[in-house]
Amino acid sequence: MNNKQELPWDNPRFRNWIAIVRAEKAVVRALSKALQPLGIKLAQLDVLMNLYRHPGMSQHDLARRLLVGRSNITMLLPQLEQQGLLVREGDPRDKRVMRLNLTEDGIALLMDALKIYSAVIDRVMSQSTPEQCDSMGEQMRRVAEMLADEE
Amino acid sequence: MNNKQELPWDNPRFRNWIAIVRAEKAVVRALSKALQPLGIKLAQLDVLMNLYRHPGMSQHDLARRLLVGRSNITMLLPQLEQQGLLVREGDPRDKRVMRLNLTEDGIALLMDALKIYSAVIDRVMSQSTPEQCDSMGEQMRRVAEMLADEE
DNA sequence: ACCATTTCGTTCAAACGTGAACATATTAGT
DNA sequence: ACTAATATGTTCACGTTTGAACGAAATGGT
Repeated sequence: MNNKQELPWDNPRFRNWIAIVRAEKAVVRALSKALQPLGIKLAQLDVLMNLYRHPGMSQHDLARRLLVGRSNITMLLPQLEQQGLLVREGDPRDKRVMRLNLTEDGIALLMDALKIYSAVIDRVMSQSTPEQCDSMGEQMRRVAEMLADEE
Repeated sequence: MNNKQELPWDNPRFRNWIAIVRAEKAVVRALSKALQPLGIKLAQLDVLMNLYRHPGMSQHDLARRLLVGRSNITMLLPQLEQQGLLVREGDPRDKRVMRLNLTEDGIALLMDALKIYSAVIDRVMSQSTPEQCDSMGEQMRRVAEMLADEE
């Protein structure tokens, strides 16, 4: 009886995916630790990053971009707002949506955090050539796009 | 005044890393959804996978391998044990450690789950050539190893 | 103009992971 | 042999994320 036929570990794609998950988890841990001195969490930094690149975003769009639930955003924002890192103001054209924008303090903290973030990434990716790294990024962008398309 | 000097988004490694995080999140969501019919969660499947490859593992080693806290394992195992997917028995040589082993049912469920898992991965990675995929896997293994070494 | 449907944000209970404190067992130093 | 230090697993309180149910606002069909 042979129940080991075609084990997933024989599948290169499977093995490589496992490696991605493990590395991602490890790097996230390293990032969290590195950001601790700034008193900001990764989830919060994700918000700041996206608001910096897309000012005036609604909470709904932010949730979609971060791949989290809308309620998560609702629970996340008050902390950041009370720290004076962003402002929430209702859209006059559509009274349901809240427009989000970073404050000066928010941008300043974001920049400090990104320096640390970027330094960690540079370090952990230092073993890869720019070409290898770009190829990986391209593949991952394709994957994300594929899954985003099918909702 | 130029506060945009050397924005992290100009750093290819940074941009590519963001892509990895986003793709990983999306794939994890797709996997969770695909595994729902089997009634097994990703965290539980991680346990089964590791026990299959390393029978007789202790809870401590399992936690280290999964990059989670020991308490997490303690809370995770009773569900799996009550479902008859694994057995926990004390090590006679060291009465502190619990040896973990899959049951027949556990292996059977694992195999079913891995078929689904592997199929999802095959699908999302279908746009990459085997060489690209392997290169990515290699890079990620190096990253994980680097971070594991420095504890 | 009106009603049904959809969208946006909020609330709440539940699930999940974490880290500190703890009990028990082992190991090391002397 | 004895004490101190370390290792394993458990418990508990806490913070985070989720999904369902909800109210308010906008949209669409008739």
